[in-house]
Amino acid sequence: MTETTEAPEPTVTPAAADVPFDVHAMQEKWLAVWDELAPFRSGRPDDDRPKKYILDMFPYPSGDLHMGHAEAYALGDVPARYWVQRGYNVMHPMGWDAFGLPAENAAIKRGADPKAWTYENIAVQKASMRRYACSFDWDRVLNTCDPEFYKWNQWLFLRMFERGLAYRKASNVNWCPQDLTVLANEQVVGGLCERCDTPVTKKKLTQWYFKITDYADRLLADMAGLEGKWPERVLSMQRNWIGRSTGAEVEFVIEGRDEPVTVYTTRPDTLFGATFFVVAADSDLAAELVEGTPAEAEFATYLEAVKASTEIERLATDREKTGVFLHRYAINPVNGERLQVWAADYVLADYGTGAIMAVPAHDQRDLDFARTFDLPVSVVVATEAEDPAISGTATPGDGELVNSGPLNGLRKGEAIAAITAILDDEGRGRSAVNYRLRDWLISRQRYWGTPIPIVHCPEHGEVAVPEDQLPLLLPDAAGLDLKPKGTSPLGAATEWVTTTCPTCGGPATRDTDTMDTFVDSSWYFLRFVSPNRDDVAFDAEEVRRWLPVDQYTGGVTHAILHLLYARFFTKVLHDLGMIDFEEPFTRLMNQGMVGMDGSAMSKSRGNMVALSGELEQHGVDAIRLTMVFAGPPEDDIDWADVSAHGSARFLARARRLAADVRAPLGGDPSAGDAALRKVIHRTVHDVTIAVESSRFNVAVARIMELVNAGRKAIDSGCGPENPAVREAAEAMAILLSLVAPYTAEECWELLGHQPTVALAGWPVVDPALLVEDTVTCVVQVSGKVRDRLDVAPDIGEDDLRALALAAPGVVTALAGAEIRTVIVRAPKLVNVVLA
RNA sequence: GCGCGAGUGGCGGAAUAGGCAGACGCGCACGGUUCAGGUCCGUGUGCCCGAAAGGGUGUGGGGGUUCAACUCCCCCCUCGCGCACCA
Repeated sequence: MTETTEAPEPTVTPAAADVPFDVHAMQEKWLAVWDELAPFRSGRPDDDRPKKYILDMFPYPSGDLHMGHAEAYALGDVPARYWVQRGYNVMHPMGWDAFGLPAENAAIKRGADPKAWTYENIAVQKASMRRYACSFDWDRVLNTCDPEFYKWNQWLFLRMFERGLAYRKASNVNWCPQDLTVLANEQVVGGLCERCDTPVTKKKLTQWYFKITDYADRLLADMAGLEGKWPERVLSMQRNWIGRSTGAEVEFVIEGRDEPVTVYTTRPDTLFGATFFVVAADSDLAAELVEGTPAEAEFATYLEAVKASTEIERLATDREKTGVFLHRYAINPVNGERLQVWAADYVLADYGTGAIMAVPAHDQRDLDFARTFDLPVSVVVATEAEDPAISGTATPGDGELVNSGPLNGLRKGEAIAAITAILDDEGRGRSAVNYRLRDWLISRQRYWGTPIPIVHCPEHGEVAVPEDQLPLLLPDAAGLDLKPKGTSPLGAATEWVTTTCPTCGGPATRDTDTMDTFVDSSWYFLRFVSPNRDDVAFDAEEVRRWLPVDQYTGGVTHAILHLLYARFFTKVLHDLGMIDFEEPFTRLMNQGMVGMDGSAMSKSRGNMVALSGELEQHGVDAIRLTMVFAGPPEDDIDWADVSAHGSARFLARARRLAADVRAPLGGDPSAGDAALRKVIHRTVHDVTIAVESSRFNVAVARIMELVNAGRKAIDSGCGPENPAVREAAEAMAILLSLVAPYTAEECWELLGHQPTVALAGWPVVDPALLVEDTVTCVVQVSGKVRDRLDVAPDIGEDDLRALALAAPGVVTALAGAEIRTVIVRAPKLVNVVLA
């Protein structure tokens, strides 16, 4: 960092305040200075200041920055700049989440090269961020589409492949029949394809997965440590998504089948009430069981219909139950009853074991099914409610077990323990845990992503690409048809696909899928510590220095997927011995969204507010200030409700305050006006607390009060020559630098200082100035304020009681009434309670 | 249906620990200043009664705890978000 050697002239330059103000000229002036000083380069290895890793979620380069970015980066900048002022070694890096669909769509629509399109947008966004005065360390930048980055996606994939954490399997995946492509869960919105609104169906495909389910328990358990540091709703959403449930596995013998079939249930206590048995229609088991039965034809028709049914239809809650009797029977292990085996689509193939015991009396879905197909209902838990067979309402609650052999008389909890023990003894069941979380499907049949570093050999199957051949580069897009056809465009790059087996040297083909872009963002925060290393994914020593991230800021849209995946990767890397922590983000803040006139901004609604226009009209600082002051950072902002003009007006006031100071630079502030000094130190104290507790809007309000106090002091108080006025303006400039860096810098210069105010250092609070000489004591009579007293802060209870009872307002209000008791909370409150 | 979060002036929002509700700002009203620079300054602004003094009332609704509740407890209503046939 450049230390300025030129001695500053200790003169104020009021002349600057006399030329017409041009916000854009001012911005240009300081941009050049900051480029030279590079104030936000994070400390080098020998820097022993305490560290802070402040991270903003990186953007997708789909065009220039918009209002949402402006909010996110204004908010992210506040803690980053604050900790710099506090003397911390702050790392605040930026990069681009640069792989993904929009680049391909641009290519398909306009014939652009995805790579060129992406890098052009990155350049545009980078220039805008610079102008927006983001305090990023421009020496730490990464693009996920750089081979230098995605090489390590491939390397990490291979580590996971070795451990069995990356694997291929065939399963039913979301399929868009219009776009002919697989969709990730997050691309299915309300059962429709996110891009073309076509109803999504299922298709059986062989795809790559990461075994995140192995980490389900740890992902759940470690959330305890995030309590209070992450937003509650994010934790709740993740818990929901992981969806842990406890129960038991029970083995059912199927007549005519050698192996028993295991079911999972959370209610083993109701086992005696099982009256039929259901397998998922689209499961292998259903196909196997129906074979050779009279139901074959009916089942085939049904399965056809199930597969064609859309996600939308499946999601309908009031849907009629459907299914086919398979003409097979299961034996209830506890009472030997023969249960009809049905195939139905209300049982999911990929949850539990894909088969259930149906207890219609105590499960609504089973009851609906039983009533549709006229199957028996047997009550085994006694409740007050009407018989479910008659009422049509199942009774899932607690009660006393009946008709349940050894369980009779027990309550639900006792019965679950008892039956689980019995089954365990007999080897026909055991307690079990299940998760709603599924393994992470990472295959994409897309061009613009990280190629999966696997070779398919007819002899040796899936073979890892040797490490020394990484990165496995994407082939050139030229000549490839990127339009979705259901298979990856890479398949058409014949030369690229054709290769030899690393094991035997025989002819083989490359895997043509690319990775989900969430793989990139699952570990990018580690790459920032050493973005230019080409021999390791990240420098272990540097990771020890910087990680975990102290403050992570981003949209709540990533509450589940990105954050869960990043947590998963962190645990995998921990288990690989590459890092020594298990949670990547110590604190998380979800900023709100910026809308207009009551709804989200969107092109189709025609209510887009162009960031560039706002910046042109009001200047960068006014927009940043508006974003920060609008409300709590987590809340949405309606641009129609806030006033960038008002922000600009405040900034002009702030600047004018600095310009009006007439006390010389370097004077002794302790000689200044005492009342104003108290306001200054109280303000710095309050702003400190507000910033550290992320109440940035309140911090701004306090700064405004300081400006008001300074103004009053100049116009009608101690006057502009008073040293306290200078102290106020200097403190204001530093506090303001977190939110309005240009104006702060301008004020700092007007006050005779050298740039940059960003490194001026946080003002030191004098605790003596926080102590008030007098405190306003509120005197209530029966809870109503009747008078106020100015009292010493250390006044005694008895003295205060006497003063209060003598106060005119109190005497009037009492009017001779009888006093029951007097509550005294010295020095702030007295409450005289009447009888 | 289940889970999470939130309801405060015309508007955005304040209120460390249960102790003056409405900080700060927007808007609005009235008055002033100005060689208009992104004008600036002053006063007022929850609602109702009143010329004023003053009084009443007031943080979604209802109950409770307390000398005292925006704040804590119970019930209800409304809105937002998430999950949703997960056995």
